[in-house]
Amino acid sequence: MGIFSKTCEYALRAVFFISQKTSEGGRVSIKDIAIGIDSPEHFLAKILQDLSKRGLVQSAKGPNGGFFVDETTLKRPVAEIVEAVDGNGIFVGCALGLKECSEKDPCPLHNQFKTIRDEIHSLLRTTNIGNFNEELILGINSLKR
Amino acid sequence: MGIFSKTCEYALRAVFFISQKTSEGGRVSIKDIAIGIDSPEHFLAKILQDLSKRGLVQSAKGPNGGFFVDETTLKRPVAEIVEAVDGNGIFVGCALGLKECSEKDPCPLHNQFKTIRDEIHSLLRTTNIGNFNEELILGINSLKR
DNA sequence: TGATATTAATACCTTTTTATCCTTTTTACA
DNA sequence: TGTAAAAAGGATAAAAAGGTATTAATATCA
Repeated sequence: MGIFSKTCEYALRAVFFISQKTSEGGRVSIKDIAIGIDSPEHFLAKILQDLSKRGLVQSAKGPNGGFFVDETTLKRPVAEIVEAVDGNGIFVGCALGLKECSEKDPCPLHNQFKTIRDEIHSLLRTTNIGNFNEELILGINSLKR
Repeated sequence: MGIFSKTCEYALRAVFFISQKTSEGGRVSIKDIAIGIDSPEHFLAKILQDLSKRGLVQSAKGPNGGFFVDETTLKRPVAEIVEAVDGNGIFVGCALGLKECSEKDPCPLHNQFKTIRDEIHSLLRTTNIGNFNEELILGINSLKR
């Protein structure tokens, strides 16, 4: 496994895709998202259902429905998606899984990983969901394959 | 989940523990390791069995048997344990799970995560298994709780 | 030398988590 | 008001984590 769970990978790609397609209005269906990011459709449905409950994407049922992101959502940090799906285990906590690992009582890798965790966290806090729309539209960035 | 899988967390703690206890000679039993790092004993047995096959720890059966590390193993980089257990997904590959993500055809997070991956990799390549023996003996570092 | 106790290795089973698929409900519109 | 489009919800499958029991190896001692 990579840095994030598979679920989280799909979630991030899906949200970037939805953001790109709907930031100027409109909706996009699960089917189109699944095609656009090359993910299993029904699994993606479950993920989006959850993100929708948390307000990290918006949705509308029925014909002409679909997923979209509103103004506010565009500005939310990517870290919130990661946290919603994978929890905050990647930002805080011990690399060796110790409950009480800290400056005072550190595991052998504490200091080194503290730095790295902080970098990941600040990276994901300072980039927001709508950040990549332009690059995606221009084809500079990819979400598929 | 944190950076590593649970299996990998146990593996790292176990190897550090064995290293600390046996770098000057002697053996340590699964039971004592399990107690020393607070892990499920039989699950740990399976992990160590695998590491032993790969030569990342040494083992001896029978009375006075147990696990230990030899001179050569002490100098092997921690990255090898991570790679043996979790694979290299944390060092290479795409944060969003894309197969063909690269400089040429990058995902939105490619550049940012390339840096972070490289840091993790070089950190784990430059620290070796025996690196923490002193700190562990002195009680500066912890492997339990 | 043979019996025994000690220890890791192997095989198999249960539980939990993660990933995937199938069914139901909602809703716009003809 | 019937129908098709779409998301929401529920059931299932696969993988990871953890537990139980058995087997194999070996040092030691009678």
